[in-house]
Amino acid sequence: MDECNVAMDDCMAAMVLMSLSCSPKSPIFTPENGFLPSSLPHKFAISSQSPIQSPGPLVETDGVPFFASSSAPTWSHLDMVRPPHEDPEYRKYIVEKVELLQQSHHQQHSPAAKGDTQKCLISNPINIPSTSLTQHYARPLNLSSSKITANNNYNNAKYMRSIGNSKCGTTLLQSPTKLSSVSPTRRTRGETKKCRKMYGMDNRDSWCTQCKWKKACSRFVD
DNA sequence: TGTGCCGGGGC
DNA sequence: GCCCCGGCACA
Ligand SMILES: [Zn+2]
Repeated sequence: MDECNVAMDDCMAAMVLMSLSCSPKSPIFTPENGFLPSSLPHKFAISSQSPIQSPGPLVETDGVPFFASSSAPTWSHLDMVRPPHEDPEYRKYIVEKVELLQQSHHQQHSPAAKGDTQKCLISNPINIPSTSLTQHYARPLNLSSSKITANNNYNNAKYMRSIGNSKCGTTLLQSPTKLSSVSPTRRTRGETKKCRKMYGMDNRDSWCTQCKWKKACSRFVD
């Protein structure tokens, strides 16, 4: 039953992550409360809220694109930044949340509660948004309770994808009903327009570096 | 069918 | 590291 508990813990962690993997639209990510790094100029927030309608080269004031700071040979590394989720505060918050959940989980050790959890797990196939999964495989969270390391996730990526849809790192909860066919290792398409759509193929220069490289957009984060 | 991006490869 | 692109999944 220890294995089961471990799996459950992983699931709990995943569920917490899921619940926390809210988009920047979520209140906790408003620029006002400072979740966005203060180094992020207002331009960023503004541009993401009121998308630049006019195509054409992205004109930056004083010739500095988006992330104003000292000079750099290329802005690529700045484009790599994934602001909100990288925040140490955010990570701390997640860890605390998970620990809290685990405590409460261990407290309710009554069979009834357990049954409920199981029922929930089975009847409600854990639908971890692939975004959160991939985001966290890209960012090692190192939760004390989670045995899923970033490396494991990365190495399992191909295997997981080949299998298709084994959620929560365990296949214990196989259900006759078909699980979501969304690949767990690939992020789902967000609804936010990315540079490509925003500026068009014509203005590829205006895209963020990541988009230019066909990587996950760093300017319009989901 | 267009978009987003992973994975892989060249430099 | 930077840069490009094949090819896949998804909307
Ligand atoms: Zn972009």
